[in-house]
Amino acid sequence: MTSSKKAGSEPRPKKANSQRAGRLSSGRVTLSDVAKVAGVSSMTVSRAINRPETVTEQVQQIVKAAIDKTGYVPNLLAGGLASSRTRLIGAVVPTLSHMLFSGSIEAFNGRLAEEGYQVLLALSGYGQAADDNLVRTILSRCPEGILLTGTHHSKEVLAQLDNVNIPVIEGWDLSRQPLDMAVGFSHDEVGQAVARFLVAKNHDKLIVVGAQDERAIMRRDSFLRTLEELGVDDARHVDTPSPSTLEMGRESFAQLFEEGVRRAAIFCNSDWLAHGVIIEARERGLCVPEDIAVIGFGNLDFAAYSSPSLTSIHIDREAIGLHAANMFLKRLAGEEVEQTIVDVGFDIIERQSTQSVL
Amino acid sequence: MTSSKKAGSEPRPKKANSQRAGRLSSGRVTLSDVAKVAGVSSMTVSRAINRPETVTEQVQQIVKAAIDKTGYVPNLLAGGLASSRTRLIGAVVPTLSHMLFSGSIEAFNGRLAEEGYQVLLALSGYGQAADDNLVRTILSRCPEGILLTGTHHSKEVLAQLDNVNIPVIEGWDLSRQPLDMAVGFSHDEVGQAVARFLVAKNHDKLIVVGAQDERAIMRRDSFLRTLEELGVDDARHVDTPSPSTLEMGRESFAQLFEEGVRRAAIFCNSDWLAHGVIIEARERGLCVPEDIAVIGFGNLDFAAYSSPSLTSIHIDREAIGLHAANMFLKRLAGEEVEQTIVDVGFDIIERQSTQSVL
DNA sequence: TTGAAAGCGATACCAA
DNA sequence: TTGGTATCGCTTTCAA
Repeated sequence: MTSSKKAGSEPRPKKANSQRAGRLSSGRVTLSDVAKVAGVSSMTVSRAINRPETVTEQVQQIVKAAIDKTGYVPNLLAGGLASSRTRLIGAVVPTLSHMLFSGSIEAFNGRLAEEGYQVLLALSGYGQAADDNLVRTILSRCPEGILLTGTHHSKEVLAQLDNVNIPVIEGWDLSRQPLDMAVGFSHDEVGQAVARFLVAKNHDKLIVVGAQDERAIMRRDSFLRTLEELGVDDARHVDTPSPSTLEMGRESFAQLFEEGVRRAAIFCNSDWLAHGVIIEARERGLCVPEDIAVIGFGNLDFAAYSSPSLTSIHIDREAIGLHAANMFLKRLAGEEVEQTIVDVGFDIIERQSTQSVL
Repeated sequence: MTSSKKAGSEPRPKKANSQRAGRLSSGRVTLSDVAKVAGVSSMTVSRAINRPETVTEQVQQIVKAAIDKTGYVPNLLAGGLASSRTRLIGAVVPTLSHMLFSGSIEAFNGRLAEEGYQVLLALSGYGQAADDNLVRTILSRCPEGILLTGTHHSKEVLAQLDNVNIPVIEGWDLSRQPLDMAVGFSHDEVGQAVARFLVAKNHDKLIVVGAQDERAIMRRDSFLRTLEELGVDDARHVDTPSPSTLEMGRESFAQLFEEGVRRAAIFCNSDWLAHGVIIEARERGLCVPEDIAVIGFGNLDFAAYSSPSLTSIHIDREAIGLHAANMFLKRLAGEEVEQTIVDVGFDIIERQSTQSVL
């Protein structure tokens, strides 16, 4: 006990062993433990840690020594509670199994970590039902900002976000006016671009294959709509279950084949599906891309090498994470974010080679 | 206002503006706001939320209504601070860009989420220098458990872990006696198994290609050691920079080719490298697997389809995440964990087909 | 079953 | 520059 307060002359001040009354403290070394060792007040230790320039050089040394000696690890729960600066940023993504997300998140995390922030992740797994709870759960940790996937949110989520009043970024999707800030690309534009691309190539029959997730549907619909506008009226689509797998691609093409499809250009809403389609088409004795032209979507970079006959849509996933991080950082530093909507665009990468190298 | 409780006849309780004295509170709805609306004490609200069975049915209803009305989101910083139950589990992994990790983490997160826990991730990016700080940063959030990658930790990390006294799981690696619990597989055994496998196939020349990360090195060394034991003394290795890419695989084989290699069995310490080697070998006019046999490592499932001539090592990554989660849950529930070291093993998957389907 | 009081470990604010 | 004090929002403890 610090003897600084000998208040009261009673041999046993009744609150002397105040510890007993409460619970056992967690046992961890606390700020005041360090303070005791250093022989200063806990406020001074706090300052020495957070704003070293506000204390004497000498105090810095003493405190540093005390910290090393005690093995002190700050308790950010307490710090965050007291200061409302949690240095935590929440992020909700469907999955980590797609490079599009894991790549962005990794860049996002990296940039934020440089500035002392941590990312708290929640995986929504494509079902939008659970989204409300995920956001709730994230918000209950008092993040200073939150990154969401997509631009479609339930009323509950909107209300919750409104309540906490922190910066929000909607990522990977630019299809609607954002709540606050956004970084991504337009799925509509992807659909349009692919439609134009394929029409320009004079393909006979156009088909889109894809899963039922929100953004895949946007691409599909925009694709079909654009085709109609371009005068193609026999385009069709095949819907597959989520998540998209190579196996699903095979099945989809098998089905098309059974239905008599022998020549077509197929827009696959995921690279996995695309590979499945290619494999199945070849197994059925068709030539890719001569008979069946395939265009994929995503960032399965390996695709570029393994299947030169696949044209694919490439997204700069790192840019998404980096932009998002920087937008948060600017905002949290109190600066104006000059560009609140960042379109990272996409590229249609066409392989020239008609031969698989594998 | 629900008029259900007109309790108290005072028109204006005198402590109405008690707020003024302190700082501005965060503005968020708090437990006592809900309590006021519900006309009960905040303790009762707390109970209604955390242990509904301890309050009247009627109180439950009233509180629930008040929560909905106010849009209350609990503050887990405060809750965690008060109770030491943060419902947070930390995890340190090198990257999310490898399915081995992202797959495990996804399963880990999923299982823990079911039980109301959240995962706080830290990415170490293969450099072990930063590890100390990552662990510190995680621990500063007071997680109830922590999942680490590998079994090699700095003195500082060990000291920190020792201080906090929470369950620790070392994942993806079983090479040493764990600090506490472990789940993964033995990289040593992988190296041995591959060595035996290739020797049994009577390959002329054996080469291992791989990056310099800790576990890749373990596999490499164990591979070479085992070969020696089996009497193969002209095995060699090529080291590549991290992270392993397909491009690195190509370069590695190009180098080997320049050096005159025309027939060999190559153990690639990552599937990406393996694919690069295969591609380069074919570009150079060699046959895979007749001239150059390749065996990979990892979970690039796509490999199975795209390159039937690749034999690969498969890890059940989901099992790792699931086991880890369940071990934590058991432990946190106060139960005994009967098996503190879980070996999920690995499979050597050999492709029969000698023909690429692509 | 419910409520009042005392922390949890840190920071903001104001005095010294 | 340093220290004391009052919170931050919640839960534990204990009494009613």
